Amino acid sequence: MGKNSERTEMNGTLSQNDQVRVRMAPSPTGYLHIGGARTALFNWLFAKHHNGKFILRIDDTDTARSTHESMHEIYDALKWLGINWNEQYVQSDRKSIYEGYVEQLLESGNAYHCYCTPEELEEIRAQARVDKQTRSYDGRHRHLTSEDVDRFIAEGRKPTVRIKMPDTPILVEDIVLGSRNIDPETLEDEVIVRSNGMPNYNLTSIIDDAEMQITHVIRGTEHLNNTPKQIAIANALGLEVPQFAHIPLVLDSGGRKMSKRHHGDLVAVNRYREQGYLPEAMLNFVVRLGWSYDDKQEIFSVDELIKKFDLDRVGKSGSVFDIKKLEWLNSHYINQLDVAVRTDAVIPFWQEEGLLDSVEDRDWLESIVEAVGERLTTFQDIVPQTRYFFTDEFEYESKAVKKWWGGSDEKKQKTCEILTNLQQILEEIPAFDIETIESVIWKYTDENDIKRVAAMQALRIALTGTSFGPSLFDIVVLLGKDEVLKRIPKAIAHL
RNA sequence: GCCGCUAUCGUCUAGGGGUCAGGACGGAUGGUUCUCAGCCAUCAAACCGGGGUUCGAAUCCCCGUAGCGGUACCA
Repeated sequence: MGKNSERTEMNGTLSQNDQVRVRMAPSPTGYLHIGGARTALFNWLFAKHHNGKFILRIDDTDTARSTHESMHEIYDALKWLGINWNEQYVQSDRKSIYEGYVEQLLESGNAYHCYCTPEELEEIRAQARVDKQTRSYDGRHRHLTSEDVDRFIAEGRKPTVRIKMPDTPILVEDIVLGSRNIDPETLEDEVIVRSNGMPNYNLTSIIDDAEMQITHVIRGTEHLNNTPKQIAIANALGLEVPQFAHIPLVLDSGGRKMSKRHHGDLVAVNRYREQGYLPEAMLNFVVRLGWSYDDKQEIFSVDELIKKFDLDRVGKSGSVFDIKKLEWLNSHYINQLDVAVRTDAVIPFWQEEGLLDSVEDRDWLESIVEAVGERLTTFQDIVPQTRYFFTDEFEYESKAVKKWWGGSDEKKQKTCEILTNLQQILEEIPAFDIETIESVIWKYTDENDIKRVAAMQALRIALTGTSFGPSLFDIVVLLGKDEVLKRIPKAIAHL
């Protein structure tokens, strides 16, 4: 009802026995980025929701920029996210298929060879701009005489193939954006085959969509302008046109499209994996960029998403990538994990940092993770949070020192006294467990009229170098008596 | 320049002729506490502008404005 009636109607044209087939068609020119992950997710969820198929198609017609390596990076990233595919194609394997269609287009007169050089084209573009024209290429090689052709060939020019754009309006129906007629005057004869013989995106994409019986093309709005061109090609070929759904862009905090080019690592899905983000968090975060369910739910499991996701609740405007929200979701999902799983996840980060080489003392490690509790935003956070458990080679944070150890000589004196007393108390303690330590320390502070926080923070800095972290009693026990009795004098000496 | 798309708190969004315009992230304040985080409570914060239509407009219609996307022998 209301706002989305148009869409649901169009969605309703899908008949019961038509199986949904969607695809994600990345070009392997780098890692999978956030926008790509969202496109993949929307497609995948749509397929799952409608019990259809999700197809991965590698659009590598740009041979100069495509790499095998990045193809595998994309596979890895999708697998990590848990987005699996039913079928897989690589366009470079399908060149002969496209050639057949090009032949057909040429024969039917819907396409023609264009011998313009890049320099000429450049000129045409510049001129069109000063003339305030919509189109730049004017179809000048639509009707070449054989003498013209011979001359160009003699000059050594290699032709491209261009599609003849129709002179009637093209109806573009979009499930998200609605329908509109595109004025043919705004369309120009696109290059569909390069002069090196490689077919172009607009050609291969729509051919494969038809060949693979794609029912819905769900992709970013940066492709909106390509849609009428692709429809024109499909029409010329008599191919069936899929339904389109253009989803809004993922933007940076300045409101610009997120891209590898401008944002580098920040948009790489793999980077988030490396930093200790959970795929569940990533999925949950990314799905809410442009899609919402109602006014109350923020946390969605994958199963819920499959159940609830549909195109009718996809918005039309771009969404800003807000890392704070991702962090919130990530800590939420980390906290759902039990200690053993969290420990497994965190061990590689300790190892990578050189803090840990063997995991013999598994119980101790789990106790550390337990003590850290809900303080992890990412698994990587384990390192700054727990470094001091593994080494006494840490700095005493200057800010903490200033605040809790003493900006003045007098305060230093006091801190020194407290630490000396604590050292003695802990040395003589009957049992080294949380309860005993707590009671002994509280007894000391209360009887000597020392603020608990002052004594605790002094000790905390002595043992960890920082003023924040897990319960100090946990830390003391986990460090062990020997280590604690070694670190206090060291701190006193530093004072 | 040209073509196109979009417009609700800082951000993600709900709502879509009558609502105190709701929620979440982030922010602020207070409480709990040995610190931090967490948790609890409280608070600030939005309908791009101008005209219509209407008893009534964030919502419908015009007109602006702004932002973004595309403008390749990239995808």
